[in-house]
Order: sequence, then C-alpha cells, then structure tokens
Amino acid sequence: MSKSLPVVELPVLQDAAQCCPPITAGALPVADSERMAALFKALSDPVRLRLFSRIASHPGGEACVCDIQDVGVSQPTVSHHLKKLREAGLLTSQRRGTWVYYRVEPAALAGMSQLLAVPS
Amino acid sequence: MSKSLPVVELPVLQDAAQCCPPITAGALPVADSERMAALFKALSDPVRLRLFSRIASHPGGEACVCDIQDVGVSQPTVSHHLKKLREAGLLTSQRRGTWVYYRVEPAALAGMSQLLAVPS
DNA sequence: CGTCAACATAGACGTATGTCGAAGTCCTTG
DNA sequence: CAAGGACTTCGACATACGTCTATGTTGACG
Repeated sequence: MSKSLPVVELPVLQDAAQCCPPITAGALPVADSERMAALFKALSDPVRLRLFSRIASHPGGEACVCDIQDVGVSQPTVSHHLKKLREAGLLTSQRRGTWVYYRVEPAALAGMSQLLAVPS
Repeated sequence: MSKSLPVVELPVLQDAAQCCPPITAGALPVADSERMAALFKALSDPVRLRLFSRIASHPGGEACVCDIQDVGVSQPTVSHHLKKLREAGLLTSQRRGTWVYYRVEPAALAGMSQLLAVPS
C-alpha cells in the first residue's frame, strides 16, 4: 500500500459513450440501468455537481484541487467527492509535481447526454 | 388527510427547463446545483431509472403502474420509487378510474439534457 | 352493500452516504 | 535532511435510502 494514486479507473464507463439510445426510445435493460444510474448517482450531490461543473468549465479542460476546493466543505470532503467522481468514471486525475489535476472523461458525459437527449 | 393524490407537485422543477447552460459553459451556482442534483438523485437508482425509461418510452407518453411494475421489486417498492420520481418533478401522475397513469414532465428532462449537453 | 383489484402509506430494518478532525503520503524547497 | 504544502486516507458519526410485510384507500362491479 505504499504505491501512489491509481491514476485512472473507469469501472462504470467502459463504453458508456455508445451505451444507450435516448431514454424515450425504449426500455432500458437492467445492465445499462445499473451503469447509467451509477453515473447519475455521482452527480446526485450538490457539492459534487459543483465540483464537476468547475472542472468541466475550467480553462484548459482541467483543474487542480486547489482551484476548486472552496465549495463550503472541508478539504478532506472535497477529496472524498472527487474520488467518487473518479471511481464513477466521470473524472480522471493526474499528479504533476505538487498538484493533482482533474479532468472530465468525455465519454461518460456523452453517455449521459445521449441517454437524456430529447426527441426534438 | 382523507383527500386523495395531490396529482402534481413539481418542487424542484419550477423552471428547470431554462435553468442552466451546459455544464461545460461555466461554474454552476449553488442554488442551481441543488435543484439539478435532486433531479439526478431521482435517476440514481437502477430500478427508478428503469421505471422512468419505461414511462418515457411508453406508447402514448404515459403508462399505468400495472404496465411497468415488473422490475424485480415488490409493488410497494415500485410505488415508493414512483413517488420519489414524482416528488423530484420528473413525473406527473393522474388517476383515471382504477388505474393511475404516470407521464414524464418534459421540462425536467429538458433541463438535465441541457445541463449535460456536449460542446460538439 | 360486499368484494376484489390497483395502488398508496406506515413502520421496521440493514446498509450506504456525507461530513468532519486527525493522521498519513508525496513532492518541493531551503 | 528537515520543514512545509497539497492531497489522500482513516475512523467515527448522524442521517438518508432501498427494501420488505402489513395495512389503508379508492374505485369498479356484481
């Protein structure tokens, strides 16, 4: 356990991109519902959603924790939420020197977007 | 408390439709993050997501509980999940005779879709 | 009016979640 | 090598959640 960050781990994602047709197009199979529900669960906390939005909208497409950690909770809690988002496959992280940078995993975002796409 | 179903109640929704620009466009304000997180939370359970998809894709745009209740959990649990989805503003319900019909609230779906829209 | 079917509510129970303070890891810099 | 900053991990805690069985409520129909 002396090794450092796993760097990446997209358990849910896999191929969430071409995962699912729009939810209005047909009943979602069980397996897909579990994968997609895990993604939505990652966004189901206000603090987590704000962290995600800050990273997604950050110039350069990435942000270090120090850039986004003023969200009203303690720093360990921020770290905990970022871990959840990473484990869900919504973010990837990379350490560069002193700082750890997070960026959005485009395929995961695309998967959710596609599922919730409205007919027109 | 002898009255029947409230029929509708869109607490979160309100104007979730024109709520938020894409998450990639800027940091989400606290209030918006709370409203949108509540919507995602409603979809964060596999059973609930499947119920929602069944209603969303049902011919005529609506479905009675009897049409969709075979999702592997007990009938009260189905009822509980539908209530959660309704309270979140994702569904509306209407009793007609013996059956209760659920349909998707388009504005709520549109709000989430818009928030998760990808740049492309 | 009695009965049945469709659905909702109540209550209980185990588990998951969000939060914090304290302590640990890892890298930089003097 | 010592010190400090940037994060993460650990352990504890209160609360929320998903599920069930049992019980209500509501409307249709004989």
